[in-house]
Amino acid sequence: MTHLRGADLAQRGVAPDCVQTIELVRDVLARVGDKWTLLTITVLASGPLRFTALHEQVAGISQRMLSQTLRALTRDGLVTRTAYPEVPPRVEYALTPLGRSLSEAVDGLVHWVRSHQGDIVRNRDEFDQTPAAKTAASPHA
Amino acid sequence: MTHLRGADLAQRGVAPDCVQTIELVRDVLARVGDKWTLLTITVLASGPLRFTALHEQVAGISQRMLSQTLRALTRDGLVTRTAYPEVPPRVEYALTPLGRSLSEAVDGLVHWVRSHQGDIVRNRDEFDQTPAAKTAASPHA
DNA sequence: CTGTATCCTAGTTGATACTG
DNA sequence: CAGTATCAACTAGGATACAG
Repeated sequence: MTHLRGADLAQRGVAPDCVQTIELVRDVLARVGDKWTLLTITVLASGPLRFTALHEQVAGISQRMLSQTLRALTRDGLVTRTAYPEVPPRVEYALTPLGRSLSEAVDGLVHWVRSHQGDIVRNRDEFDQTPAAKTAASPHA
Repeated sequence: MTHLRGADLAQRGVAPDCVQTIELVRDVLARVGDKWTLLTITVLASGPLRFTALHEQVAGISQRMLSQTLRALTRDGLVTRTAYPEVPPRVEYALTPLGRSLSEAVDGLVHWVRSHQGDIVRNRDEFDQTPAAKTAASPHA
């Protein structure tokens, strides 16, 4: 994430507490909205999985990104990582209660998107097929 | 967004309809989670504003990014752009009903973050202050 | 098996300057 | 005022090779 640090907001005179919250909100939102997190969480929602299984089920992810995504989720306490001291190694990832809770909160947004995806697609098409017309202006008097 | 196009999922044999939905969900999530959209929507939630006003109220955003963010939101039908044919030009941006609706859906997530931010911060601290211990392994038998 | 290290490219952002 | 154009960082992501 390239996201601005609190300093940017702070220097505008915003209260520190509020800054921290805004920052964290965006941080979480950004993580959920990033390229792989949502898919990973969704896949994990059906049950614990080991690294390789995740690598297969999260379509198209690279080892690098999977590892990175899982570490971020683990760090936030959304996912547990359990390594069994065997050889070859076995590591299982699972959603924590907090992770499941987030997953449910995200579901709200997912449902919103589902129920409004028609509108969005329509709006985009309309917008894209208006090359000349540009944005109309209607003087309100 | 660098996000993968449907092809990546499709080539794994996922149903086209589902792919499109997943893609759009992540697309919307990514937009909401990006560096500026959430702030912009939040600011617009209190009422219509013109370009310069937004530029001032969305702390730290550049003209380029503001313009870009607003166009994306307008394209999706989340924001209206009204240009008054005056000189100097005046352009007002406002949330559409769809935009407000999204804003409310996002609020759910925002509240989740607010009520769990303590946990998250705690988890991060704990994770970061465990340099040696690494992830513990508990053989279950 | 489960990662990490390295390299490389493509996309994203910010600063700056300029236009209608 | 409300943007767009251009350029220079910067970053994220994939591929590959390697390690524990």
